[in-house]
Amino acid sequence: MEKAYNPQSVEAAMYKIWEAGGYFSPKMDGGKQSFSILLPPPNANADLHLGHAMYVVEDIMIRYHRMKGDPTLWLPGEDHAGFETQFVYEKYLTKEGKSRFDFEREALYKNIWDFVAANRGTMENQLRRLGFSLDWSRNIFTLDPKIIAIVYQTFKKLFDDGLVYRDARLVNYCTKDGTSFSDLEVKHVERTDPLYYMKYGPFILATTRPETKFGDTAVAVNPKDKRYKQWVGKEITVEGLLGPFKVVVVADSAIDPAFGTGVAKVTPFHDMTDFEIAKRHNLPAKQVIGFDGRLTKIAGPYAGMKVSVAREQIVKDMVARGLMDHIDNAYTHTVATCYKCGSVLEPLPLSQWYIRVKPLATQAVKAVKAKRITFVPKRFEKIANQWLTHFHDWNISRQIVWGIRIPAWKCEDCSTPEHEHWIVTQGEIPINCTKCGGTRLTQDIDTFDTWFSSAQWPYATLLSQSANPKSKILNSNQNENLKLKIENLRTKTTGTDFDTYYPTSVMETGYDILPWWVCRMIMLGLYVTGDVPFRTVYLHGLVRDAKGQKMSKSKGNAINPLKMADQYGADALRFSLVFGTAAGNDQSLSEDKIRGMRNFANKLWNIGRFIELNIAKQNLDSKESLPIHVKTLPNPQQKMLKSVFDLSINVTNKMEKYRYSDAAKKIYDFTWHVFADKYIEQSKKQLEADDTQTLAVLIDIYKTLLKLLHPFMPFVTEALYQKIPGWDRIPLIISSWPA
RNA sequence: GGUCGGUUAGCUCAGCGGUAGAGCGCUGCAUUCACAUUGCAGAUGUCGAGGGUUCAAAUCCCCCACCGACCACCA
Repeated sequence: MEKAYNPQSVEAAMYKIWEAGGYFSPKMDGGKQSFSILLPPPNANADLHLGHAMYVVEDIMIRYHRMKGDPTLWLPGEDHAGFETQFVYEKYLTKEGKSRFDFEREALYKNIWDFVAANRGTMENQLRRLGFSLDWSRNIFTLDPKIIAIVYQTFKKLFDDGLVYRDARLVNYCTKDGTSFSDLEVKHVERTDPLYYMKYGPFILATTRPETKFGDTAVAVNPKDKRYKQWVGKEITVEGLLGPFKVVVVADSAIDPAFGTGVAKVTPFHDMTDFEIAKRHNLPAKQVIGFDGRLTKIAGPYAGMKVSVAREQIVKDMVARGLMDHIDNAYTHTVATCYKCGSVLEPLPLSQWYIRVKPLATQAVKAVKAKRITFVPKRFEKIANQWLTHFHDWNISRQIVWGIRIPAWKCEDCSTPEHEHWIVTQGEIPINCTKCGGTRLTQDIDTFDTWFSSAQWPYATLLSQSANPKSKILNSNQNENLKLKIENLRTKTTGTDFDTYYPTSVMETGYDILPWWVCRMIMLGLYVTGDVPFRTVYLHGLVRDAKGQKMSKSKGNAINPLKMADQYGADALRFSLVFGTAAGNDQSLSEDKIRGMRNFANKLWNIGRFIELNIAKQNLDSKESLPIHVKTLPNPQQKMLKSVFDLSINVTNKMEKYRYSDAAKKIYDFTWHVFADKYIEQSKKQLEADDTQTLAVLIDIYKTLLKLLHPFMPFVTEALYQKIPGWDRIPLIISSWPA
């Protein structure tokens, strides 16, 4: 053995042994409860970052259960990451001097497909590099036809059950990225902007958006506001830049009398509140801002101007015309921006598909309250409940091509502007309209929000492994009032992953995607299968730099997990991520810490080397195991064996309670400061006298420690285990857990 | 405006009802002995402030302060 542990020389070889041996695939054992985790599918197109390295927690759970002999499945997947990936691709196009509008839909889709395909393998190999014992034989892509088929079925079922509807309302639209978003993708940022007090007929009113004035169709005051009582219901004439126009005054409780002058202009198509007011009072609406972010024809001479430019010009002109009363330049408010590109989002009127969340969320809340799902740490149960009770209806339409196209067709024959007739299928192209029999059907050009398919990941992936996924989905009529009974749902089909592994045991991911992903999986999982998608939710925190700052490429403080693995070994990186960190809490990671854990791996290595040297010294067969004669063992050795046993029990308890930091610390401390520093030192005398029993005990303890440590540091422990005398050719990865 | 975290050794953090812990750093000593990616010895904290519950509180409750995160249709 080399004097110092060199991870580079063993890690790749160990992974090859595991993968070639098929140890990542579950070993069935009828008597045992299965254990399963789905890897939160990383973006197929992107490199792994430290956030992904946190999935080491999953590998720890998986390796632990595998060693315990449970049928253990860790299922890998890759995410097409719809908008995220299209965004990256468009950036690439921009560099090439092109834009997405230079391509037909099919060509663009194919280009992105190839773009992603070119990068896919990278991510897989990075997961291997970190030692993740994923069952690659089951690896699945979110755009796999089998997944798409299930996503379609779910959509159809939701539609048939009245839980999906199409509605024209204001959406959060990014005019730069050219798509709408759900409420979750909206990032509210605080800003200081001018608040314009403009003259408005008999009133003065405050607005931040004078450029939308051309779309005003009313003026609103609070019904309790005495100052304006006499105006309610009356029509007023307002002087505008395009000449005088008339609007009505309405009373609506959405208006805060204390804000500005207590009078607000109502612009139904460009403000969420105004849209609601307009609905309540049956007001007309006019679109002043187009989907390109420029003013429409309605704006007369300002048409074609970008919003920001138009605002500046309009303010100038209003001031010149004496239409502006005064301007407050220090008004602080929050603005809705695009989480991705940072542009201000425009509320714009658009027809989209929505999921009626309430009935689904109600079931989810019930399941959580009934403890059918446990949260680690506990506090996230409350947060999940808050989300589930506050979700708005979910806009799942995206105006992009990279994703699963929505299987809905509009009948051009019987649709009217007021009432569109849509035909939803499970993917097959309809021939006739279900209502009028017409044949002029056009498919919706939008794709699903990535999260709509991600939300189905647990049952979609597991059903994909079975012969006939269709049979597993509830029929709509089986599902009245969403009162689901698990017993009725599962048609037992032996040998399918769904039957064996659903519900999965643990969902482990970052707490930052609790609402986006975890909550939605619970809702759709319950809806489609009648059972929760997982029994336990374990959430980890963000990894920050040594000073607690968020890591980012631009700041230059990002630690590259692969680089760290190359430099110090994947084991050292893995151990660093769990050592001294609590579930759900953000952590700081420094290279110093990783170095410290590398030193521990080296310590472990050198204990092995010490044993090897003593085997050689005593001229023993390094293949044969050394029996221990417990009864004749001196007291200190008996005691030591007992304390190792206690350690195993202790560590097992911690593992069962998801206390990985505690477990890691216990083994670390025992191995280094009890076993190496004290016990081995004390044994040296007997070893000098070639006492074989002493050596046998040493080896026995060492073996146990390697086992306990294996889930955390799989590479070095496996390499060492295979060097120990008496190695029975069963690799450590599938050897039995010591307690 | 709402919700949730955090505040413990120089730094980064565990612990969360029973005499203050780890990693890194620091100080001194050792060293051809498995390991300098080492060993031995050591220093360092009224566990953010105040109040309460308890035989006992860093740990539970209340209140305050300061950081941080997330949410939210104040035009």
